[in-house]
Amino acid sequence: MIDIKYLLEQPDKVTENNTRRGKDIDVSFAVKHAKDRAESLEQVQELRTKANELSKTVSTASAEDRPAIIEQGKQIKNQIKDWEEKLAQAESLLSAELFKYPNILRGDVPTGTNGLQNEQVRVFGEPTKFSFTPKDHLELGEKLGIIDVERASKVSGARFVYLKGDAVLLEFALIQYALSELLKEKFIPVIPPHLISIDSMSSMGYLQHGGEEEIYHLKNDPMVLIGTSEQALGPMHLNEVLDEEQLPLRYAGFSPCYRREAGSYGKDTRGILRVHQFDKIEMFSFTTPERSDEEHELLLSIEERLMQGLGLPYRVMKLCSGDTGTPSARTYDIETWMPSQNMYRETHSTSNTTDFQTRRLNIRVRRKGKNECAHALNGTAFAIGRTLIAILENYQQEDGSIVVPKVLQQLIGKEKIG
RNA sequence: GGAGAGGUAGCCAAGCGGUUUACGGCAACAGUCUUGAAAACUGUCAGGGUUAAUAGCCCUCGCGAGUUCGAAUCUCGCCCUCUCCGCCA
Repeated sequence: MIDIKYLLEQPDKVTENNTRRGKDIDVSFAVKHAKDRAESLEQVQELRTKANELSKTVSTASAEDRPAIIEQGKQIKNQIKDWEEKLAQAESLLSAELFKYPNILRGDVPTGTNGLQNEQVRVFGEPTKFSFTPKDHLELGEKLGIIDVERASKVSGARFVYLKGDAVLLEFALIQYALSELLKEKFIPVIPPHLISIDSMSSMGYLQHGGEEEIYHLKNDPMVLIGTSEQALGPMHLNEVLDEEQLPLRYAGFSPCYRREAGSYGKDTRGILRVHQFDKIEMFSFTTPERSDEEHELLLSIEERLMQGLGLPYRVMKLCSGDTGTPSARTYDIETWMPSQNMYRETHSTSNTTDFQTRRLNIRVRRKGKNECAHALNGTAFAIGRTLIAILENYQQEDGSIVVPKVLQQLIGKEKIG
């Protein structure tokens, strides 16, 4: 949620921001509701002052005066009730209106309407060249007996997978590799709950903006399955005031990610690029407002370091205004070369959500004058499934075997799979 | 799942319809004293809102409704924690 004060002070800036994101929102509604709210609030407060003063006189008043005072108190009470109703109404209208507002973009985010206008920041390596016709990850994985989607569809349905044998060893090696790098940067490893309350999910803003469809709900409990560990890491510090000295506070969350993938029928149906469940190591940071951009660059640099360590070719994209997600003020994606598709595909994403999530979560930084909202950032360390695809396809040999990236060789105890 | 106890500020803890602006203690911070430290003493010591304001005023005693002129205190609902029983890795 954006700052109401900012909206009232700079309505034009907010409109401009919405327009850049392709959202046509008339700010005058929110401004009006905000003003109504302020007026009702003032009335309620004044009446309460009166009521408080009056009720103090009751106990010392004489027996004759008392009934009149009590009668007067009753009247004020009714007036308060009326104004409180108006206040509640203005507040609910205002917050419903503000839910539509995306985060305020950082100044350096390029303007654009869709992914085609994303800005290429840099490229690492070159698309892998083969002296033979490369196979895709599914064909490779099935032949090696490490990816089984056929049986998974029998057991669970489409978009599920059994990872077996060396694929599992690869996953654990990737986790180990990522954690060892993240520990150097003072990340605290966390295994969060995979089920969180609907309230928590809502507080992270994932149930708004049509996000509801993407999430698995439970039938008998008011809980949902997380789509990323970020959803469980954010609410960890709900309603807390963080000391400035403990910032940046960095978590490395490891969890499965459950996604319904509604609306993506017929898209990326082959293999394990888009599945309902995959494991991921996610970076999540809380910082002071003035340090969040620096932190964002750090998260990106860690992602790149991890990929460079694996020797996979990738490019870094800065998403344009129209492609940046609602809670984000700036997002970088890392797209990794996928030989079977002859193109770069998203494997990592890192966002500075500034105070958009922390405002609703009420997570603040203790400051001398006034405490203010902390900033929150997230970034992918490894989405295991897609990283496996990239390794299998880029490191495949003509005979269908896979050379293991150097940094993982010792961790899985072999130089070659198959 | 069954039975009981309890949630008050960073922590402990009193209050159980109206001088409570939430007693008191610990911790923390600042100061006095001291060569320095400890001790002692003095002061500061929850958030949020409103505001030019660190002035006033309003709200918050787990959360939400209600009763009352007035609720931490009474009523109802919900959440959470602890103990015992059952089940269980």
